Amino acid sequence: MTGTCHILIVDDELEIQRLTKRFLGQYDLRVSVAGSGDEALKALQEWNIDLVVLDVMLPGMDGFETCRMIRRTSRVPIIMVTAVRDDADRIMGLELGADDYMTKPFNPRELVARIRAVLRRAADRAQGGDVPGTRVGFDGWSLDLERRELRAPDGSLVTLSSGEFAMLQAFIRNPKTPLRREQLCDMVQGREQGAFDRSVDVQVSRLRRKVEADPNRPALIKTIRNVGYQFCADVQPIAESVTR
Amino acid sequence: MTGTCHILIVDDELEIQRLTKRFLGQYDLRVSVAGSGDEALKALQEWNIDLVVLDVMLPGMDGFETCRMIRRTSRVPIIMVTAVRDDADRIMGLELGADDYMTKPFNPRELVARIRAVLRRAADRAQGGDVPGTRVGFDGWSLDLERRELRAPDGSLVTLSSGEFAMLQAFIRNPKTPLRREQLCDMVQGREQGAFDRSVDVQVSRLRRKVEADPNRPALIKTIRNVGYQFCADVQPIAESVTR
DNA sequence: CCGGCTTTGTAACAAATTGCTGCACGGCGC
DNA sequence: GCGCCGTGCAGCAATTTGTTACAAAGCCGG
Repeated sequence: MTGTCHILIVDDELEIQRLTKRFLGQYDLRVSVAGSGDEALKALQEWNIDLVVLDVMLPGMDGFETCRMIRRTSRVPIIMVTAVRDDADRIMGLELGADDYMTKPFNPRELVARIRAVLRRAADRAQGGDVPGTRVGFDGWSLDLERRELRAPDGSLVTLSSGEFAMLQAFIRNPKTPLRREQLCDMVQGREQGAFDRSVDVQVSRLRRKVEADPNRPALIKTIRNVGYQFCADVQPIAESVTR
Repeated sequence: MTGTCHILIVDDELEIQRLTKRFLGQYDLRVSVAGSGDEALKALQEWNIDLVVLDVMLPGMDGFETCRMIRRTSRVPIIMVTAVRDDADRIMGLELGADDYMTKPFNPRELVARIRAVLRRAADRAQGGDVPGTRVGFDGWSLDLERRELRAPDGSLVTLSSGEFAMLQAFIRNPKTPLRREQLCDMVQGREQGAFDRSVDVQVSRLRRKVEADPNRPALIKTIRNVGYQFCADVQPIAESVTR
């Protein structure tokens, strides 16, 4: 994984939320919180979460149910937290899909250690999981997500900086969808957008310069006023060429 | 992963050996014991171990060192055990390659749960070959891991220094994955990366000079800003020539 | 032990990337 | 038209990375 990871804490106790947020922040981890299962699911859609710390005891949908729901759409690593020691066996025994668990009360440093461990393991196997096809096409262009290479319709190679590639990747993962600036900032740089932060606009501008036929009249990356940007092309997966 | 798995307990306390053996036996797990790091390495060569439970406190070579030694030759899952709570951070923080850890005293049932969890995860990713063939190819190049010889697409021999070889090996073991500088530093030199340590960058530069067609426009080893580097080629094992 | 060779870490400088700021432009409500 | 707000983007500065030079450390044959 990259530098700072984005952790989602799901717990309805405000005190826990506050403490965890503060503590994890010290360890170069970015933290968002959700107070219920529903909020958690929403946050997962919205943000680019690297790991979920999920309390079992929750109002409404409980932790087990939430875990199951998350697993329907995502493989994000999950650490479950329970106050009841006997839940431990259940968590690991039942095939909930959790990656680890802890019992309350826990040492915050241990939480950090486990988060790191689970993230590392997730990174290890993060080979096939992310995108089924490794290459995609849009409007004549083709992008190889593994080789990080972009080819223009005429077949020429267009070099992208890391930031430009990340931004294009964000768009390609969410085509035909308006993406808010905060979301783009999160997906591209994994950080929160500051108060007068215009860096997303600038990056979009730089990307447009490379992929738009006429950067003054954007056809691929449209601006949505008061919202953000939207990638307008169809994105199709491309079958691997038969190089083997 | 069904059937009985073979667990190796590494601990010098006879009492622990006895208890663990008895308890795990009840759960359809086969148990062997080793009293020291040396014995553990020997047992791993001799038997087909599915998982190692490794105590940190050992006579002679301690658990950390033992873990590193094991990882030189094997990816067998390892759960570390420590009596000192503060070791926890070290175990997971330092990239030792352990898969999980527990603090003494622990509930035997929890040990079973963790063993199962780790085995399940190991099974998940058991697609990449356990035994890496001794020769691999990428993008026309071929690398003989035993002889430590690299051949260019035209068949000519390219000499690599040991550092360059180690770095290439690290990349080949993790293709198409962004590797952080700290990880590379650990894998190549087995040490932590200091504050203003640029040695990884320099080594990458030197390696590029030898394997990239155009070192100014890297196609194999791409830079990922604020993260590290990524090896972008397909890596295939090469069948041994039929001398056997 | 010496002298020449290679390897490797560190420092220094060059190049690339990126965030930020200021200003221009264009749409919108009035 | 006028002011206001949001966006585009050039220019600059800060950060990150690439490369080279050099020195220390290791290696080897004598």
